[in-house]
Amino acid sequence: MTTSTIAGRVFERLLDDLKSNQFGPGERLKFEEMRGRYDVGVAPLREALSRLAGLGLVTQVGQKGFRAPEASLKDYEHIIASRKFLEKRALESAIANGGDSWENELVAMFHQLQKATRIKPRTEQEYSVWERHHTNFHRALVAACGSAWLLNAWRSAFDQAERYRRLAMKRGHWAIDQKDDHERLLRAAIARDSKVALRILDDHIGRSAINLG
Amino acid sequence: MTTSTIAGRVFERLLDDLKSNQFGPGERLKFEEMRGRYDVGVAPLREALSRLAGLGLVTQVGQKGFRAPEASLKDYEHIIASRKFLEKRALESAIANGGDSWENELVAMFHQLQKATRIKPRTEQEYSVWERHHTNFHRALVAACGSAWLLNAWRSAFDQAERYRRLAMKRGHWAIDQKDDHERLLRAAIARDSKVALRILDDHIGRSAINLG
DNA sequence: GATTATGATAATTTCGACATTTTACTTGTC
DNA sequence: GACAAGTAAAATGTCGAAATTATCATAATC
Repeated sequence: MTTSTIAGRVFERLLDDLKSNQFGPGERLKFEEMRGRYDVGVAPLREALSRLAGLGLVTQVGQKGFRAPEASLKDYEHIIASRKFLEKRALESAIANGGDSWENELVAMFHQLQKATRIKPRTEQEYSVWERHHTNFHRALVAACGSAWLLNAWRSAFDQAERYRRLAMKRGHWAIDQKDDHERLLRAAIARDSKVALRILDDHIGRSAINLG
Repeated sequence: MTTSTIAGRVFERLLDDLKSNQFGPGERLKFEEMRGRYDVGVAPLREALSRLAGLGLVTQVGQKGFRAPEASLKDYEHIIASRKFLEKRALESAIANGGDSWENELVAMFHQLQKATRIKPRTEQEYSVWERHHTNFHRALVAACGSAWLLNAWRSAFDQAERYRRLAMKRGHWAIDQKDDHERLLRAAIARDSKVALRILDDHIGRSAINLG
């Protein structure tokens, strides 16, 4: 889904690069470098960075430019807790409200995730592909929650968590689909077993927090 | 607290104008109009709007510019529910973690809010002042929750809710400090009575939802 | 009469250059 | 030697115009 504006495209690329930690925590994002890297002018760059600043994925200080956000264990714990909190609530609603199309999308996304999981990703790019499927599956889970605002907030927490997860991965921690969590989540969701689904999700998200410790 | 960049200043002004519904739901935000209104060039305008888009306070469609977000009763209910959900969680943490400086800030903000509440605001501008104090009090309540991410998410929900609240106000609904909610919240918070505080907050937020019905 | 081309107008988006501020370095002083 | 002041270089932020794209009224076709 390529956007029609340059600013939109560079936004997407920046989002990817931030989530995959192409820029270290706190690193300054200089315009001349970025201009070369993405081959765009300053105007769309600043727009993309401003939008990311609104999302909390870069920080901006007046007259001092943009930076990749700092990273700390405390911050990570808070983000994990928030994601857990939001995703559980959204999942509960989705299980209550979801219809046939929700189920269909869910099994489709699970299928793609499973295909991607079979081959252990080796390069950063391969891992990006896996993360996309992983995100798609979790989004499909909560998509039917009915609240656009909740979905946005969840997505924000999920993106920030992904950044930390991949920081951990760079240090050798692998956390790909432990204990068949995703398959169990799928089954419980389709069976409309809210209690079981929430418990699995809680463990699933909680476990990812340990990997950075 | 005036920001050093033009983009930052126009961001703040736009935020105020959006919250006070200077632009109707779905209204297109044309650049020539905005340029005149705020007396700035397009570059800082676009940056401010992009940042607001990241926050979800304006919508952007490629090549079709920016718009004030649509408004619907359903959306409002979801935002109210989210705000309740987030603010209760944050308040619970704040009551558990807050120290002396939290209490001090809280009583100070309550004092200012009370002063502002004594005079029933008449103009839109006077109401903006009241809203600022109101926001400050609620922020002081949750400030000590310990999680920067949670605070951001809460602030986002609160701002969106304010927009709807003031939309209701324009239609003649007054919802200023009913039943001494704020004083009772203050007392319960200082007394570290989490259970009572959460119940008051739940009612307090819930009541504002009715005003648009 | 309804629907589809067509062109003029208006709007958004982008670029390149300029102004302003920060940063880093050098020099001078205690 | 440490610290402060001043200066050059680099980076951010801003403007005005150009390029691209959408919008809307008008004319043409089925």
